[in-house]
Amino acid sequence: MPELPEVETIAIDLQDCLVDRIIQQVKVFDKKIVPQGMNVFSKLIVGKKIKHIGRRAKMLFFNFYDDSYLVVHFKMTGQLVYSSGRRRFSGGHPIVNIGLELPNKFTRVIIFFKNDIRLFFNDVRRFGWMKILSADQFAALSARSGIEPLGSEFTFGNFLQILSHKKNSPVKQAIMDQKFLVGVGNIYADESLFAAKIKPFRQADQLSAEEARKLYCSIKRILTLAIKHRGTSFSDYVDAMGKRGNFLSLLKVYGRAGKTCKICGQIISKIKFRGRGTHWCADCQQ
DNA sequence: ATTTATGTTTACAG
DNA sequence: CCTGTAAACATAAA
Repeated sequence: MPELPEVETIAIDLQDCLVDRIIQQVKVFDKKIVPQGMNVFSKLIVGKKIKHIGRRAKMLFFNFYDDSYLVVHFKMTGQLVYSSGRRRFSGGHPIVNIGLELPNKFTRVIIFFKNDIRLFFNDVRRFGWMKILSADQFAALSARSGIEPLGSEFTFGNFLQILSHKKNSPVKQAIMDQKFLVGVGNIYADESLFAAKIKPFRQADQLSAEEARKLYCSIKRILTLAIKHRGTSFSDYVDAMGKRGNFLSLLKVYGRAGKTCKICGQIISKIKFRGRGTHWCADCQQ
């Protein structure tokens, strides 16, 4: 679930709380999450002062004043919980029943700040990771990633180029390929294709110009709307400020197999396609 | 080069 | 008990 809108949301929230704060201490409970090793990681992170928190692709990054970076990838089940006294909020994967008990069995890393402010990285399946990168390493990582769909680089011309690069793939695979376009995962791929009224299985280079244009606009519109609603992962969580993101209720096809299409009443279809659940309306999508 | 399946890992539903 | 499924991505093989 942590796709672009979810990572963007937690980046915005953390930026408000943690900018100009200094990391006092770090505890790593699971070495797998920190591939650089606990000692190196700890040495590189402790004492760093946060200049800016942002997102690149589906990765969250903390840019420190010395220009190094903490980069966090949530993968499938990663979650960050900010905790300051009684105030808590989370981002990334929603883990129900964790409630107020922290740390818990899924807590892999804790980052400590002054005034009892802590950041818990929880991850059920342990695919996520945290790394400290130099400015150069971060730039290289960014260069290896595709175009940001909400950035100025994402022009219609560039989108057509992506479709032609991926010409023998189904269009769903084309828009999910992180080497070309970042941030779109399984949920927002299905939702964008529904919004554009295009079947996920269509060959990428077989879309008409009009269809490509519709898909291009739909991707941007859906992601922007999801950010506005603070992503899909937050339905179970209300933070201390009462903010409660809930894009879940706006999903039109994802997770709605067997239910009726909100547009035409047809039953929403679902099959496993290229290893992942794919949802669509057989009437609305051509 | 692109495209596809597989491995990573754990919890949960049925 | 078992089987299938889940939000991501690197990697290998075709």
